[in-house]
Amino acid sequence: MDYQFKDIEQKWQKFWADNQTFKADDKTIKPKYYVLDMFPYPSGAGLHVGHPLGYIASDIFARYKRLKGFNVLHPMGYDSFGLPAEQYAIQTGQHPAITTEANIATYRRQLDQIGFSFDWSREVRTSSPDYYKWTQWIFMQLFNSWYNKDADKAESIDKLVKHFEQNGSAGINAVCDDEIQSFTADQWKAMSNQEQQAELLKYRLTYLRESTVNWCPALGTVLANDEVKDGFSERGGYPVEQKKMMQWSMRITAYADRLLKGLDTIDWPEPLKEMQRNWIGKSVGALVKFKVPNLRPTNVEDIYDTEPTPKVIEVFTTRADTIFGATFLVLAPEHELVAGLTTAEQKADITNYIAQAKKKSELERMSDAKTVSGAFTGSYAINPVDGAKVPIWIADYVLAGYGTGAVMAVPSGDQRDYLFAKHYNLPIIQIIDIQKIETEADPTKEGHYVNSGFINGLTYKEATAAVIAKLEEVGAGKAKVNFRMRDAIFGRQRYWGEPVPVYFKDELPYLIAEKDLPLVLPEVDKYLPTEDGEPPLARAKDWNYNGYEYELSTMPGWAGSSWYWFRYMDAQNDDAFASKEAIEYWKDVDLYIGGSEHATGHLLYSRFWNKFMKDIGLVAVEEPFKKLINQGMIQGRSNFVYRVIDDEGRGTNTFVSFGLRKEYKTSDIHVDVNIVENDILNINKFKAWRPEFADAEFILENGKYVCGVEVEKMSKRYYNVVNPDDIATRYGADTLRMYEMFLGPLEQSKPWNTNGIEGVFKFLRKFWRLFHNDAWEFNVSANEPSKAELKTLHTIIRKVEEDVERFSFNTSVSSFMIAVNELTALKSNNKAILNDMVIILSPYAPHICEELWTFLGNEAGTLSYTSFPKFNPAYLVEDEFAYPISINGKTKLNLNIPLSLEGADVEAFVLASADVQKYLDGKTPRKVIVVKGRIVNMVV
RNA sequence: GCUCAGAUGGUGGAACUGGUAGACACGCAGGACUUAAAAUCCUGUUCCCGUAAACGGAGUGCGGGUUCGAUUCCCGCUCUGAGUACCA
Repeated sequence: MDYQFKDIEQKWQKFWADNQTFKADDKTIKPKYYVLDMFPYPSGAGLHVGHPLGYIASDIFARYKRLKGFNVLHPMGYDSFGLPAEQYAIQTGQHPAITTEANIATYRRQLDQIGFSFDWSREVRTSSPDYYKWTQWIFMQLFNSWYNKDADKAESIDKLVKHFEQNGSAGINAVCDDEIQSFTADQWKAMSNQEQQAELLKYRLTYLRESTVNWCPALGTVLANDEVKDGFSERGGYPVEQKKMMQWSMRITAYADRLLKGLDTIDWPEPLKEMQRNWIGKSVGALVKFKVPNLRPTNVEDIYDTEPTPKVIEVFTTRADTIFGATFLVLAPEHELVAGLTTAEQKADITNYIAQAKKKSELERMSDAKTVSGAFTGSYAINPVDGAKVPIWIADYVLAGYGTGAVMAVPSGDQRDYLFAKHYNLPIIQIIDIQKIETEADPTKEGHYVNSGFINGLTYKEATAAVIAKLEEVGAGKAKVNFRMRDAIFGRQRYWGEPVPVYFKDELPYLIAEKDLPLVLPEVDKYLPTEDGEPPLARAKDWNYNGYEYELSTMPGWAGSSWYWFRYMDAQNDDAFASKEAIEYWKDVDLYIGGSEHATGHLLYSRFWNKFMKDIGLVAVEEPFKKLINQGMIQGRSNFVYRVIDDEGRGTNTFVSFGLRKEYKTSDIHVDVNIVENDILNINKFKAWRPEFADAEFILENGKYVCGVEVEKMSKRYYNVVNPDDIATRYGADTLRMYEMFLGPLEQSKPWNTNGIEGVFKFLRKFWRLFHNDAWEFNVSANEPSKAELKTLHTIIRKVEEDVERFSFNTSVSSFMIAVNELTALKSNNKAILNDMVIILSPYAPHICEELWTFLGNEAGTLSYTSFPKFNPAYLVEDEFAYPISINGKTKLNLNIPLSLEGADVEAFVLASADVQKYLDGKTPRKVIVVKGRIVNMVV
């Protein structure tokens, strides 16, 4: 029979499901290998052709590893809490669980049809109470922990309480809030329970505090920094504003240094690591205290007089060595000391400026970056190293959220300070001998210091050390490491997320009892905030904890995805998020494939939770994902038709082919890519596409209508969405799998283009034909394989091994084509050869291979766990090589030379050749380079 | 602006440590089979010169360099894509 992919694929998909072929074993002597895909959010649109790219690659790898004798864990699940289902619920009143369930069913159908070897018995859904019970449980562990800087790890909060009881707050070195109290053991014991709890909250790894958040009014919720792009929400593109709110946060900053260091231990793409490094934003520098003498006139009636004059302004700098060039200080307009620093004369200026800065949105402020603006407070500070009096300004180029919200401005070395100094006529002092500061700041670290007191003549390294030593000596500063990363906001004022397992008593949060988990999402009448602006959960009737009010916000999208790889290890466990044995056996993810868009969100939070869970002894290793590959984005490839515009500028019903469009006035119209093949428009389908095109006329070239092409995002509105279902129906899953790999390197982004898919389909048919005679009857021979057949086989064995190990799946597909072309040319139908070919190809095209595997007399279902053929280099040994002979680096001819000959003999052989002499034209080569088995080059 | 990745035929791409550039596939052209079409098969296909072959010349974004030899290494530049952006 000819290759009937439809029957074959349905048959084997059913077989795998019925027999649980890919169920991973938890008890085995085989080495483990964990292959993970980033699980999808099940959206209403279903999978498009870009989604499976990574899944296919990981599936090939998983199947390959099984053949190599590994016990492979290759699971799939759904990140099923999320905004779209909730937005849909708000519009339609339909419970998001119902929408989500339906979407998951679609995803499952689509995934099944591609023939993935997932172990579905381990499926997880983050929105299922069985799952989020453990997300809540992990939240509780974070709540019950604090970060001990001395031990450099998280520890139980009980241990901290014990310390407070015995020693008070002395000797505690914690990552905590700024405004912690100092107390003795007796003072601690004298505190009320409420006071103690309030104090402990400042240490917990998940904690409640008033913070400035990204508030998105349109979505009615708070967003994390990585969910905001250019002042708009990443999902939906709604404006985002800054707002102060009481919020749950995660003390991820405690792990900043470990998150940074850990990057050196994992095999991830360099750009991804770089993004995380930038996001963490470590900078090594110094805190410097500038004293402010009380210079303010006391006899002026001024509201600012009610503010005490601040004694000290603290700044953060990475260039302590430039302190002698600091000619003014700049504070963020929001800085808390501004009011106290402002003199009566400057009050109007300052109030004006602050009002102006407040009005500016985040976006305006960014686009305004080039404009210099600021205001003088009227006060002065004293430079701690030389006693110089420097003016204190405010300006919005200094951010309240970074460092101390204040900088010492060194205009000679910093371009922003330079522009500011020029604009307001402030002094600019050269501090390094080779510094060039006529037209712009020069941030050089080369040269020797001048105009710099006790560091004159020193180099950068010496000067930095000397300045910090001096600052420490006079108590005016110290070395300090600063991070750009902020603690992560961990709450959303939304319905469709994990409830936070917390209730409130006397305005303080307490965990619910562990036995009461999961805290199930209650029913509500509407999915909107209440009239007085409380989150949707406030609508739940009789929803309380023994009469106490629950936390009303839910967890953010990244909560459930920050630990899900552990759940796959032991997905059905009711007693733990995963058993000790399962965690000990599976440990971590060996290969993780997914998009780079999760660089500073999911991937960072996952590493954070993993480290925390390691600290408190829940998991075995420090990093969750040993090796990570980013698959490229599949972009859309849009097609266009060109409508002719008449003299009055109106669109006609005539369409001109791409090549002739310049001869007319035209407007281009997106046309559905599914009615275009190889850029040729199917005219009948076009007429049927939309009623207004039913009578369309065409100006053709060579009898065809050629469409224009452009690469854009894959999106419904460009009519360029290609659905895997259509491809699978038309060509089958095996062709889809191989074609997605054939498209190019996995990591590279590329437009989806079905132009080459026929070639892959033809290849599978050719492969099928190797096993059949001209009448399509199964026909293989049991003869001894020939030397040529063995050479083809072993070439492909080696090639596939090398390619899979380096994730170069596109080149293997080409190599399979070459192998099949060679075997076809050899008229080979050798059973032994074909049996091995089936195994090698099976990770890529599993259905066709399963079918042929049984044809060859093997037991159904054994293919997935058989052994990958062993490569034998003996079959590739040649006794001759066609040396390229080149003259001055240009190849002139090929010459067959025995490989037994060594350098000098090869040279003699070449020079003896009449063909070579013809090229030499009687001349004697000056030099002959022979690289054995590679090339001969003659210099004439 | 900064950081990173990339640029190879008409198209997707290959060339793994400096050693025959363009594998494999698409497309295109020609041919076979067919009443015809589809399917299938065969041949050709980097560009220039040429009816064709032989021969010759150019050629991996651009300009230089190292080398017997460079898509590969070094220096400078252009363009494209991604990330990030007053981070002191």
